[in-house]
Amino acid sequence: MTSTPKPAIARSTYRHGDLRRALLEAGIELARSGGPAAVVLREATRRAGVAPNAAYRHFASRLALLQAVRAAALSALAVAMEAELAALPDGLPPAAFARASVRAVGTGYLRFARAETGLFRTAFAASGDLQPGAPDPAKAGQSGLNPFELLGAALDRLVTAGVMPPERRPGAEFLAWSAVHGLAMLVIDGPLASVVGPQMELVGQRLLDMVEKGL
Amino acid sequence: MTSTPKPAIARSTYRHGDLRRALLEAGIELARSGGPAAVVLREATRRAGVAPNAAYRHFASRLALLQAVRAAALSALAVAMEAELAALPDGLPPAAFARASVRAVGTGYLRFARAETGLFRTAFAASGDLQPGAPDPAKAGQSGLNPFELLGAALDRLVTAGVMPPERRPGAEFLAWSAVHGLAMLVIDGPLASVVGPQMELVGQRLLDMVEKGL
DNA sequence: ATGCTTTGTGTACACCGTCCACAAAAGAAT
DNA sequence: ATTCTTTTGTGGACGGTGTACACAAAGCAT
Repeated sequence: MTSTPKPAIARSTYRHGDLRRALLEAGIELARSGGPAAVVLREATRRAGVAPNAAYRHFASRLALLQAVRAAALSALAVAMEAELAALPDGLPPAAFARASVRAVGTGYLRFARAETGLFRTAFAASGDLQPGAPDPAKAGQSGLNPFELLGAALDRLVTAGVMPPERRPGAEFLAWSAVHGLAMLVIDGPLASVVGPQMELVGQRLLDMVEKGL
Repeated sequence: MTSTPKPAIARSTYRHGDLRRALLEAGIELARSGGPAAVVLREATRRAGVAPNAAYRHFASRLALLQAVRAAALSALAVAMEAELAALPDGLPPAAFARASVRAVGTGYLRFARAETGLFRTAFAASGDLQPGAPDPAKAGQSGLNPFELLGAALDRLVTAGVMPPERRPGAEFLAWSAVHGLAMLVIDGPLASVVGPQMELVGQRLLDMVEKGL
């Protein structure tokens, strides 16, 4: 797997010009095809055509780069969820629309996990922050909402549409998220890969049924 | 964090005597306090008081050691679940007992995840096998069942007690497992650590409510 | 032109997994 | 008992990693 030397067009200027972005993009590429462990400082600098230590002018450590990649992965996930939401048919009655929104969010999550396994694994590799602190646009999609917030918005719609009693709303995102996240993890690099993998779409929908009914 | 040199009582004999076990136990200890990434071949040999390469007489690679540690972690998880099952009150009516069994399995899972975070993370670190192939006693608890099988047995009880219609049974473990596993992952090293962590027990029970209702 | 600040380079260190050749011990065969 | 064979541990080496430190090159402000 050491096949792509990626000479990274030799630069003539001493300054790179946009090293930070170059490193980040190399990192994203590495994460995409190898998960969090594959985002390696030296390889990123190699791809950027720069000495290993140059990275330290832009990221305090490998971990800092990883975090930046994580933010990008989260953002990509948000975009995938938004795409699923945007594909919803127009003119649904509020209750049906609310329910469909929650499903769309979950479906987007699961599809992203399968389509972009490396990025997904990276997004949720240890030492996480997402909910707390500033909303941080680096983690958000086009709507400016991060995945967690997108789910929250969908659940809010459930309440305003009268589908979910308001007293159940607080904390509901933890439950829904857990279910979907768990399936994604187990299928992605867990024990269920071979068992559920092929029928992912079906099991996913059944899981969402469970969430909808049990929430 | 290079604090515990662990001189590992100098051995007088040339042969170690039980290196494989020693390495495995060192590996488990490392995993317990540091997750999968912390199980490092050289450190394990150091703790066993042996040269790094000695490990290769017992494990083909670091990954092989990791897999053995994983099996042990899975087994420990199974034991935790069995303990929760054993604590169930006696003489419950079948339906209630079946329901309580499923809850006990889930609760054991969640408690283990919180109490033995490192082992839990290790148990479910990439490249997984569990369901397929031979039952493999290395991954089982005292009952001889691995975590997945324990859940399956509990769900079976749900069916025989008439609580769950038989046609819903196939694949139900995937749904239940996903929910519980997702919560565990998100709380352990995911974004929900600080938010849900403190109220884990409560959120966990609520999650199990959802599963029970939605299954 | 001068100096200051930023950014990239070079060298070096410790640590890792793993390969190879070798040594020591234990067991089997004589 | 002696020899042979197999197992198990040792020593040294290689390439990989993250990162610290000193230095050089370029840009910018004075």
